[in-house]
Amino acid sequence: MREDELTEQIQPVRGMNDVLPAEIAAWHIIETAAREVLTAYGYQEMRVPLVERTELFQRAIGEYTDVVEKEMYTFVDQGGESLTLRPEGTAGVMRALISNGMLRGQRHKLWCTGPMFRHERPQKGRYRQFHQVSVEAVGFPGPDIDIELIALTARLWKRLGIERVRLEINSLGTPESRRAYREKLVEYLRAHHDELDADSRRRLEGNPLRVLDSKNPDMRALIEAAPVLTDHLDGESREHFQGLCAALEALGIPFRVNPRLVRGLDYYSRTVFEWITDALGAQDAVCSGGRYDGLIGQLGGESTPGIGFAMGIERLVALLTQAGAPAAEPTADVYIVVSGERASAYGLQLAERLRDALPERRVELNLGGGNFKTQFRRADRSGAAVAVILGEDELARGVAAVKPLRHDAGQSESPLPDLAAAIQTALATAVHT
RNA sequence: GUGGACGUAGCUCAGCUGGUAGAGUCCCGGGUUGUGAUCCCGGUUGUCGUGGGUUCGAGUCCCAUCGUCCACCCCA
Repeated sequence: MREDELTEQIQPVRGMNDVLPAEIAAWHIIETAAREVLTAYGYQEMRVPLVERTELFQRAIGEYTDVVEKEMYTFVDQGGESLTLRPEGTAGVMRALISNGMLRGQRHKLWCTGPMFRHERPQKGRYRQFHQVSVEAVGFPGPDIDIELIALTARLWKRLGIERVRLEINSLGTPESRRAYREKLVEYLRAHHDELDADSRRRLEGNPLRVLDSKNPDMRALIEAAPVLTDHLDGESREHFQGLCAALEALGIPFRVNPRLVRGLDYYSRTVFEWITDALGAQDAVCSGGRYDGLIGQLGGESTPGIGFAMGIERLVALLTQAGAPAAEPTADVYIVVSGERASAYGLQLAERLRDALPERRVELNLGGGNFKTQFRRADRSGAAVAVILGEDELARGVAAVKPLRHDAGQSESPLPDLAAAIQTALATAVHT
């Protein structure tokens, strides 16, 4: 290392962000709303490790997906094992259900939140460390559970006041019917190989279904004439999907069937859905998921149907902030201004006594000295509605002054034993004005 | 991994065809020797991202490098 590198300012890791106090209000709103809505639907929170064996993700997500091929934070630990920082939540939760013997014909409605890691180039709404709320339901063959999950998300948006999202759904069918469709599609695309752009030719080899996703306008006619997945569903999947569509209509949840909606992870089957927005630039998926009936069996557990989705907290925060930034929460209800050595020392006791008497109020004591002007400025910045003033003069007389900061009512004095009650009164009137 | 734009005070930014670094905000002090937010006055803050080159002289031009943002790819 060069010497001047030592003095260079330390930098965060690319794509890993700090959430500052000024931004935390939006996170709290989202986390609280999600927890309450999920609880209201009977979902239980669980927590799983951030790190799992690399093999788990390879098997769950699929060897030939972008996530596994080039986006995982993988390292070898001191025991020589290959471990990976989780790039998504479902695999770890499914592993936990298997490890803890929770399957045996049982049903679970679960959710989990925390950071995920993917080594991609950061851009708007996409970070290397990002946060998801991930929701899973296992043991339910559906489609009623599919509908419940979508209704739950719709309720959450309503609760958060998020309006710029719309729902797209599709069915991928069973792995068998998808394989059959895939062959037809490849056949069609090969027949038109000359008309494909470079991107699509590459996708044709890796994941042909993604050719349908091309944004190139020159490809549109070709894509529209291609065989449609929905027309090739097996009977049961078709019925499942029709049940889903009918129920969404009955619930009044608007949706669009997007036959080209193909999820990036291999484990999906039948229902897939995505809430997308036009408000966040290129990263438009706010919440997405689908059914993964084969996954648990594939991981070595007792074959159990499953469905789940993940929502990106950073993207929801961005939507919420765009709709009108939630203000930073004030830090205090009461700010105690002290002057003089004796009053400053006594202030510590007074603050503790007030915290005993008013446990639901935030009581902030001026620390680090400062003249009255400075202290009142701090009181104002703290957001406190009331200042308590304790100077040598008040202390000598056994009183403290109570001054409302948010309206023009004059300040009054209160004997120290009655101070808590006087503060409550002042705070109560502050609310009314 | 590929492409484009941008890095000047803690923060937001100005700085013309190269000629000695600016504003607002924040913070501190004063006006108000014990009363905030408003107003007035004063003050501090810079390796101009980093390294090299051209030049009498570079924040400005050139090259490299690091970083950020946006987009592609992919996805939450």
